[in-house]
Formats: sequence, C-alpha cells, structure tokens
Amino acid sequence: MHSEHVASRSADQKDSSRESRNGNGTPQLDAVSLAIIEQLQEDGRRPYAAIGKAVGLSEAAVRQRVQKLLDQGVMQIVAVTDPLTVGFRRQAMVGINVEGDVESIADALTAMSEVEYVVMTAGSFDILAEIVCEDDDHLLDVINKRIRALPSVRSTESFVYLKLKKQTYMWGTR
Amino acid sequence: MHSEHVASRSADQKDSSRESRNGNGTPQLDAVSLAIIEQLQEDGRRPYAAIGKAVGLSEAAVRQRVQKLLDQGVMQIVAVTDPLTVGFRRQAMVGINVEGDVESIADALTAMSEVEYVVMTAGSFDILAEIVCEDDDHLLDVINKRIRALPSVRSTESFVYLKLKKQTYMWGTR
DNA sequence: CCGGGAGGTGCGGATTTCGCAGAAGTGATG
DNA sequence: CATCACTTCTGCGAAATCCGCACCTCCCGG
Repeated sequence: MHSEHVASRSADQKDSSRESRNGNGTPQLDAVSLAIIEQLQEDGRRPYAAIGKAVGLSEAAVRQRVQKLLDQGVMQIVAVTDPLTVGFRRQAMVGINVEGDVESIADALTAMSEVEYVVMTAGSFDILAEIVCEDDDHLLDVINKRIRALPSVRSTESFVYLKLKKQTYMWGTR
Repeated sequence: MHSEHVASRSADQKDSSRESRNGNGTPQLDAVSLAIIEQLQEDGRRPYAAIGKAVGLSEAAVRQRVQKLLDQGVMQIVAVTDPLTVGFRRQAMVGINVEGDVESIADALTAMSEVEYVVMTAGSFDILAEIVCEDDDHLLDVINKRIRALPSVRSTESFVYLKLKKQTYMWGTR
C-alpha cells in the first residue's frame, strides 16, 4: 500500500504538485488539494485519515495541507444555515448606482451587518448587495434609511426574495 | 459544576427550550442551538467539548444537537472556497424575465452546474441567478446558448462581477 | 398515577488529532 | 557535482476527541 502510493504519486502527481503562485498572489492549487477540498465540501468534519485514504496521502500530510489552505484563506470550514430557520424572514438583492467612488460605497455596505454579500459589477448597476433581515420593517429601514442615506448613492432598485431555489457550495467540484 | 449548570438551565433556558415547529415545518431553534451554530460558524471543526463549555452543555448533548441540526437540514458544515483560487475567473449575476411558469425555469437553472444560486424575486426580474465560470467563453456559452435557449425566457440582463467585496456566512450571529 | 418521549449526563473504548523527528525531492549556489 | 536550504510527506506515540450506551430527569397526556 505504501509503495503503491509512492508509485502513483510519481506517476500522476509530479507535474501538478508544484505549489507556485500565479502572478497575482493567489496560491495555485494542485489536483490533490482540490480533491481534499472536495472531500471537505461533502463533510467539513470528515476525519483526516478518511480524506487521506480518498486522495492517496497520509493522515499527517492531509492535516498539513488543510491547515495551510485555511491559513492562506483559500478555504474556510464553517457551518452554513438556512436564513429562514434562523429567524431571518426577509431577504433582498439591491442594485445600486453610484456617482463618484464606487469602492468607498462598497466598503460602507460591507460594514453593515445586515449586508451579507457585496459585489461590484459591470452593467446597469455598479454594485449588487444582498440584504438579510428579520422582517419587512427591518428591510425597509436598511434600504431607505441606511443605504440611500449614503452620500453619492444615486439610485437603488430592490429585488425582494420570494423563494430561494438553489444555494450550493460546490466550487471546484466540476 | 454540575448543579450550577442545572440551576442556570432552569433559570434562563426553560422558556425557550421547547423545540416546536412554527406551523411551516421549519424547526424552531432555541437559544442554545443558536449558540452552537455560532460556535460552528467560527470554526466548523471545533470540538464538541469546547462548544459545550461555551454554551453550557455536556459534550454528548452538543453532539446530539449538532447531529440533529444536520439531519434536519437546519445547517451543514462545509468547506467554502474563493472561486478565483479554485480556477473560476468569471462570475456574473443574471436577471431573467419569464413568460409563463417561473418555477419551471428556476428548476431548469437549478439543474445547471454552473449556476450557483437561484432565487425567485419580486421586482423587475422574475429570477436572479449567479453563474460561476472558468472564463469568458464559458460564461458566454452558459448565458447565450443555455439560458436564453430555454423556452419562455423572455429576456436576460447580465452583471459581470468585477470585484467581490464581501461574502459572509454569519447568519444567526447578530 | 403511570407510561412514554425528548433531551441530558457520565463513562469507557475506539478513533482521531497533534507534534515531532526523520526521509525524500527540488532548486539554487559555489 | 556536492551541498545547503526549503518544502512536503511519512511514521510514530501521547493526548484529546468522538461515539455508543445505560441511566436519569422533566414534562405531558391518558
């Protein structure tokens, strides 16, 4: 089992195992790390030994790689919940148009705890922000009193969520 | 230590500890389960004993509750990654307008692996869908060949992501 | 008053995690 | 080509964690 592993490693991992950086600063992941991530996307608490068996690595090696991936910020292992069952009954996506510095407005949105998601986009909105609230009053308050109150927010358009159909965390599994 | 715990339980947990269902079918969470979820949102691999100490419960009790929350689908413990570092360089939100049955279109989108997120909304779009792709060609293919090709899709509008500013998983932590 | 169910506790034994020392591969340097 | 520095993997024990189980307590309905 051991020598077999060594053999397979030199055979199909050699070319992809150099962990370089692709110019940006984002770590380049090899096939084994991808496989580890896939395992942890199925079950974030899966034991290192089980992952090792699946990807062909020792328990200790998996542990080191996972720790490194966490340290580098490539992935995080967290509990994710359905907002509805945790008491947040109103959600909305808000499209925002800005005059002037888009990034500073994005930063202001990021600072709001009700704002779950902020992305700068190309298209008829400068920013899309997802809002998670307890009820309609709360949502109204956030959109009208806090977002529209920001200087240089030109206009907003809201899309209240009626039904969430899909929400996956399966990046890298294709 | 033991009697102290019992005392605190009867004092501040009695009223919120009944795990009923709120009419819908969504389980009603008490304060202790919320606290457990918060712990696991900070670190999905935190040991049960440490969680127990933080929320005032034994290791075994925490384990049972976590298992139940997972079984019920209230939460899942998973690895989440930054799409960019995993090789997906193009993302976009697509607003879609439909003539006829919105839900069947939403189901069709849900079936596509490149579609990460599907939500039915009130507002000037019937559906918002988030697309995660490897490159521009891939994105173009998904939007023009696959989404627009769906019957009864009246129109689409794309918002290509320029910069992701915030992405949290901190529901229930407020 | 007496089940019955839900949820907690404590306790061992099996597993897993953790830290560390040694081996092996790679690239740079003289 | 020898060697050094660096990274990553492996193989241990020891410590900590997970897991199943038996028993207890509380609460509610018959």
